Amino acid sequence: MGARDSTLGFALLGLLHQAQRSGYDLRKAFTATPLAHFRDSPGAIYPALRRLRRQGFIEPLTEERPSGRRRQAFQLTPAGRRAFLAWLQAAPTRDEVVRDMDALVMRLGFMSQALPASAVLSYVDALRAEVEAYLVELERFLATAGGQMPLSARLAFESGLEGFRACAGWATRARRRLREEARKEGRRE
Amino acid sequence: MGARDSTLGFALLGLLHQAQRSGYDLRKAFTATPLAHFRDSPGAIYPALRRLRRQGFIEPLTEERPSGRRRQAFQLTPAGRRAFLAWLQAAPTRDEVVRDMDALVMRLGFMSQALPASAVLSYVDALRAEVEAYLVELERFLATAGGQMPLSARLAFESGLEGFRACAGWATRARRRLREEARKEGRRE
DNA sequence: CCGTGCATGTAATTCGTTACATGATTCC
DNA sequence: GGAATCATGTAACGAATTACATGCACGG
Repeated sequence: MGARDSTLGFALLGLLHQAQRSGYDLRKAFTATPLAHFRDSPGAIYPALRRLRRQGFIEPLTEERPSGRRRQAFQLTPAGRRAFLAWLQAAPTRDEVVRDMDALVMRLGFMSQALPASAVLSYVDALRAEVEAYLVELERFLATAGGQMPLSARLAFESGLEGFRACAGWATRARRRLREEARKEGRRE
Repeated sequence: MGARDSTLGFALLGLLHQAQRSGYDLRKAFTATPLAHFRDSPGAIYPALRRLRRQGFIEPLTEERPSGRRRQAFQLTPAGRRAFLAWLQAAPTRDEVVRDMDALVMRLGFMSQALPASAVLSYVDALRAEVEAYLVELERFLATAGGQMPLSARLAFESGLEGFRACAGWATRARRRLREEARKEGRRE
């Protein structure tokens, strides 16, 4: 349990890792950032919070608010922090590269708030390796089957290819920046 | 009704538009092509086929198979063909660009099998326009909020940016090829 | 006659979406 | 006192996933 949480669940853990927040705060956070394409619907967030609470990953923060307005804030429990860290540290798999790249990118997004640059670096590296391996497979497919594909199908396929190529290029550049950052961090300690 | 079909439903319509197929055939089609990242699970496909049938978009093809093996093939009804074409011809929206690019690409993939290159061209053009508009928004966000973002968050954001940039570049190249193809088609008639 | 592949499905569970419901509070 | 916004939820529904269930047929 915990490993099979929904992406939304981990996104909530990530945000609550930064600071205690209420359901309403979390909704606003999703609306404000263009990155995570979650709906800010209460019908998703409140049930997800209840699930996390049932799993023992978050706990309500009994707040005394002298001035009226009802508000239920949550914070991570130690178990929640552990689950979040385990999720962050999991190596990206081929399967995730193929059908859940968004979640991989989101994971990266939360990473420096909890792990050192060296860990981020190895994550990006692993991601790049998986992407490049998949690229090889895609290119092989195009070489064998590309000839018979109708034009728009080939274009669609190529758009996917280009996306993964861009990802590989980005990862290479990101790696350089992270290596530098990791060096700085190393010196600081 | 029909507009709110799941992506899987349209994928099935697209495959059945090419030829009559059974559920098993459709599953194999998903396993064989790396593009569409659908699971080939029977638990998704058979219920989806039933839904399409209930909507009147497909109909079973009573096949007399002299040699034993049970097999239920389906073909599109006129209503199904209409729904498929309507889906293909819908202009890509901002919302789809943000949170359902995969479906947009899949739509393109099916396009030449049913529409002339000129229609594909205007679709790709509309897609490019939406993507570029969204890029502007993303760049503005990075310019204002990028400074305070932790490193990995900025990297994650940039990976998204690069993906959309790659898409815009791809669309520009695709457009050239489609224009040429449309000219050829125009001459042929 | 036994395993592999063909071929179709169901059940339990989980999750997200839309739409609706509710009420308090702050600002004008 | 009325509108906007804070703030939390529920209900109905659609859809996907995993895992299970079933049975035939063909090759060796």
